[in-house]
Amino acid sequence: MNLNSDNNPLENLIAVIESDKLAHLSLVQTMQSGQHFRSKVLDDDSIIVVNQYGLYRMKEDTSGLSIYGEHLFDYEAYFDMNRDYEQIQEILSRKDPHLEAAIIMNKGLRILQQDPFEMIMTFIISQSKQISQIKILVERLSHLYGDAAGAYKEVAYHMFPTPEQLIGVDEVIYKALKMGYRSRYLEDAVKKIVTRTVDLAAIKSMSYEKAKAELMQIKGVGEKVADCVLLFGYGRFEAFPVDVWIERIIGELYFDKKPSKKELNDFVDDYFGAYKGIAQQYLFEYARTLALGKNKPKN
DNA sequence: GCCCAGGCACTCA
DNA sequence: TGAGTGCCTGGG
Repeated sequence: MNLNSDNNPLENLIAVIESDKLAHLSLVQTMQSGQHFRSKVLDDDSIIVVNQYGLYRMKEDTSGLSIYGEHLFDYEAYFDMNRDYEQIQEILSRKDPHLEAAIIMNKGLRILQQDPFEMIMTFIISQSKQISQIKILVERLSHLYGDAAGAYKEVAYHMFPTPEQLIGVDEVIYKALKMGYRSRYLEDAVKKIVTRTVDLAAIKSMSYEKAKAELMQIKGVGEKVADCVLLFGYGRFEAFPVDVWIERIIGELYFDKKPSKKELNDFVDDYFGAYKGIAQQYLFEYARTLALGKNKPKN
């Protein structure tokens, strides 16, 4: 492996997204939201990203967003650039001042289109974990079982492993890797996906309800994880992942009391409509920034 | 030492 | 349908 930065592919400019296209695309806002765990900010503010296509270095400045790497990849698909975020933001902003403020603060936040298998494993791992810990565990799994993706500044990076690469990994091994009680879930996920008990390709053409039920056949995949997979792995904006934070925020902003599960779901369907998924991300980041929902409701 | 973290499975009413 | 509890592990 060539660690000489002069010849390093991550010094090789492969694409520039012009600044006039960046009104609704911020690399930092997108990469640092909780949909993505495989990027690293360097001292010069460029960001190393490992995604389903390979290893890249990206940097945003006044001239635009520059992408460095060995091969060009479909960054338009990855950054969801064919969706009209401006229109979505306009529609959602009109709903209420909270949502409007949330959007102003996160104007460049987009939903990345990532690999479904990676999303399944990552969000199983994420249960009761903080982002920093999720990153460490995902990194560990990739280093041990994924293909080498390259190196930069003497740090090696690896692709997220494929289901086939994880076939022999059982619960005992996952436990040794500190995956805790999620270990049997991870083993079950790989088994069901390799045997097509859960068909990841077929999910693309299923209805939202059917796709969700398909994913929830995997042990350890409940409503929240399934919705994250559908949103970040399949671009399904009907998915609205409800975690403890979102539950508290929605309760705080739109209800006087803690809503029941049904009340919350009915409200979300009705209020955010077809853009539930992205609305969830705006609200989540908004609440995280303002530390809303920090106090647990007393019911 | 204790509590909690961006859930889920399981049990019980 | 909802409330309660255990589960691995690491950090504050």
